[in-house]
Amino acid sequence: MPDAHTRTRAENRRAMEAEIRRLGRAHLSTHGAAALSLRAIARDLGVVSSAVYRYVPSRDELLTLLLIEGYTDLADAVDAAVERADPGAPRARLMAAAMAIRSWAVDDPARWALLYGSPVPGYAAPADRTVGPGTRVIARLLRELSAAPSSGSNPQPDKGFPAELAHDLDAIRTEFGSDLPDTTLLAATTLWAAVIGATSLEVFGQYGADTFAAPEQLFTAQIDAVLSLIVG
Amino acid sequence: MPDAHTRTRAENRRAMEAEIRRLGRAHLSTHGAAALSLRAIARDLGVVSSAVYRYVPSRDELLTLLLIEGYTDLADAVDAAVERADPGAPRARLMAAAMAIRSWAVDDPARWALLYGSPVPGYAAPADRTVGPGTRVIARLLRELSAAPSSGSNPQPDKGFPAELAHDLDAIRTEFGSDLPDTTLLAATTLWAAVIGATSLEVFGQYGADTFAAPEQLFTAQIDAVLSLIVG
DNA sequence: TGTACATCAGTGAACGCGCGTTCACTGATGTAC
DNA sequence: TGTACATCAGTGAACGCGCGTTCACTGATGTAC
Repeated sequence: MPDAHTRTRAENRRAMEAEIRRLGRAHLSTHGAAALSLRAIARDLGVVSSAVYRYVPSRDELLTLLLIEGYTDLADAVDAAVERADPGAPRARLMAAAMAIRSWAVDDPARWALLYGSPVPGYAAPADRTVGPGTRVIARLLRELSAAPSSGSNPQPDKGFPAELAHDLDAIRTEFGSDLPDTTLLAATTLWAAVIGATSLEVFGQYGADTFAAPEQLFTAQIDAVLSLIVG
Repeated sequence: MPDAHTRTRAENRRAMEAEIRRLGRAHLSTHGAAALSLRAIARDLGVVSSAVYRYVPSRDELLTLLLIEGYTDLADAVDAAVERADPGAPRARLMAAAMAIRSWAVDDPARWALLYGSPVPGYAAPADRTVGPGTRVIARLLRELSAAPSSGSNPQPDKGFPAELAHDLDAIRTEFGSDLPDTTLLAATTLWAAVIGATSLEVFGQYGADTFAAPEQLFTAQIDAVLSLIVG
């Protein structure tokens, strides 16, 4: 990396912005989102606190940047994992997606907390910029499910969901351009809930220090059980 | 409530301790755990900040108190709901437990966040005092499952879990004094993950403002799907 | 290629705010005789 | 029933720390002619 004297202004700006994001991620890990502080980042940057405002308009804006970056990185990881899996094996593809989610979270618990943990008090994510990146993973799951030829080797009898729920499921089909039947769509949201729950329980330390020696095996077995509801 | 002049010292102390906890819960709701502040509580109490130290030794200790109280309240709510359900209908009892968890979380999102959300940065719960209350709910689920005569109308073929996972499941059986077979025990942890995940997704606002008009119906249908893995 | 001007990065001081915790203290409540 | 002493609740000041954000400023980098 050339030092400041040999870099052009534009290069320097890009480098600074990247460094601020990197430090932001690091502070997330060590102190949590609520304690993310522009002053601390300035300190690590070796720069006076007001200088950071040349690059980032406010603390909340930095949080938004990190949030979007997190959703994007996670979705990229999931996409890559799914694309490595056998195109003809929908169940394996879904499992690959679930495992990619867990791995990403285990590798960076603080960012997982930012995405799927408790909301940051006093901060509201701007929906117009976060919803897109934030729904990429679930959209991918739904697409993989649509590609699955048979919907469930253990097909539930269609229970006739209550009207409001059926209506909500319609709304989802519209939002994601999906045509999955109610039962499968419901099972997809169940898979989603199980993945989020299993991951958060592990990553947020709810499994006591040494309850599970093999959390990845536990996760895989759990998701496998849920998948048996959906896909052959 | 008699005012300070007619209360004895012991009565006053009990009233103050209760009020501090009540205000602590209120601050959790409005500002989140990371921002829980003894000074703010003192202000609401109408008392100088140092006075709070007559009742609570430190901020972290108050957090611990609230954590234990939260686990206890949640477990009490679950116990009450289960006991209202038909003793002969294990599936209905498990569903009652799940719905009690969700209701409790929806009624008090901040306490749910304290229990099952992102860890509070810089705070580590003292295991010796929190593990007991913190495992009451899952212990209850396991007991209800043990009472179930049949283990699964959709019994999974016993997959022969990998050795480490089987070992972990053994450890759980020991910890909770349970004798459920591997497959059922695994399904119980899956149920647990799904309940935590579905509840957190709803309570932490991951379902966009108006994605689901009937979140309770969604939850019920999801849990019902998972229960079909376990109990007839 | 050189000069004049505009843009930009970073400084340092300041505003006003919040926090946890300690300490010596006053005055009221409770207890032992 | 009354007095002497111990306990306790609450005060107010202080220590040392952190934060976000604004502002006028200097000096270096880039651009137009």
